[in-house]
Amino acid sequence: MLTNARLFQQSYQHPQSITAAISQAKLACQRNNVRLTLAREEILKIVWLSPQPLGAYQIQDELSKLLSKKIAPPTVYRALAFLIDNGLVHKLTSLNAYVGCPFPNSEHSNIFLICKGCGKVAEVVHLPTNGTIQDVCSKTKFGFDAQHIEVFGTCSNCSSHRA
Amino acid sequence: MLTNARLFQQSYQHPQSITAAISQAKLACQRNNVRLTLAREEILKIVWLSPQPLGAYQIQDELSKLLSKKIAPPTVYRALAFLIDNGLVHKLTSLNAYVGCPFPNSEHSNIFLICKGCGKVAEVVHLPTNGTIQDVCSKTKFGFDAQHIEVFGTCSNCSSHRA
DNA sequence: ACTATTAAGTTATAATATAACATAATAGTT
DNA sequence: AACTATTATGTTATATTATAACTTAATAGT
Repeated sequence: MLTNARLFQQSYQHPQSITAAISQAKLACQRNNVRLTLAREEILKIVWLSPQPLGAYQIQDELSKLLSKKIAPPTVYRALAFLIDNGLVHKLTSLNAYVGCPFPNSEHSNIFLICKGCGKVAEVVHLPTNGTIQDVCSKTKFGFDAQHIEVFGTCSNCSSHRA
Repeated sequence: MLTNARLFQQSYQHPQSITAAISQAKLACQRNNVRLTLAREEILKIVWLSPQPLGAYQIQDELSKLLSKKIAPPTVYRALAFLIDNGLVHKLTSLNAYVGCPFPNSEHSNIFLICKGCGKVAEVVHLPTNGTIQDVCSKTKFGFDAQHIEVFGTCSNCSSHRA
């Protein structure tokens, strides 16, 4: 089981995981023959630097500050679409918020653990769950394309601190 | 495995499943000591009568026609909140659309099969998937509250007709 | 009938996202 | 290096989804 769930214990994002994310992103873009432009790279950093998933307009604010100029929503949404298409960012649909993908290369379960306490979100790659979903699809003759799993609850850090 | 996936083969909602949904709703409301008012009941019917999930403003239009008067968004959103709270309707967060729950009483997997072809959505209750999600939670010491699983793909009806 | 509670009406506005068209940057070719 | 096709961004306006805040109405329990 592949996960970044220990970030629930961390008070900040390790800078190394951000630089790792950026370099992974660069590799992914090379492979896909697409460009990681300034706006795209900065938005990826912004998303990674945040302990919680960010909304598009929060990203807009951050980017605006960072580049000291007005940024309009389409700039943000276009960059997010690019990052999502290239597997570098996920949208959490129940929150309308965006989060960096820690495993941009691996097979995807797209399981997100969303803590109601601290608002942090961890991602999990879990083959057994992929398997049971496949079972559901074959039993219903449903041709699988993609899945998105959001799990709501309380992380260990929050349950120990607020017991 | 409990599912209404055969609705993918149907060209309309069987009236009996709608009346069944309404009577189940009435029972659920009695149990919870809450009222199934006119707006709530009509919206539940509207959602059930649609082969595809409906957006809040589509529901608004329908209800407005049905009652021959202007309906404002809060009326719709409040009724939807009520129906969701009482397990009678689900929101599909990736679509911002609402669908009737065929199993308002049973344990919930909240697995939704969303067909990209016809736009219909089936729900599935699948204990093995619940189990693997529980495994993920125990391995990550994440206190489970709820889950929401959206699966995207093509239903058997669409894949046979558009092969 | 009286009162407390719950629900609905009403108006305005917030939050999220996209359309459409103009301009600019980049990559590949000559 | 200039030319062209492609890709990306800027800009303005607007669509879509959802909620806040306050008023009025309906219902349930005394």
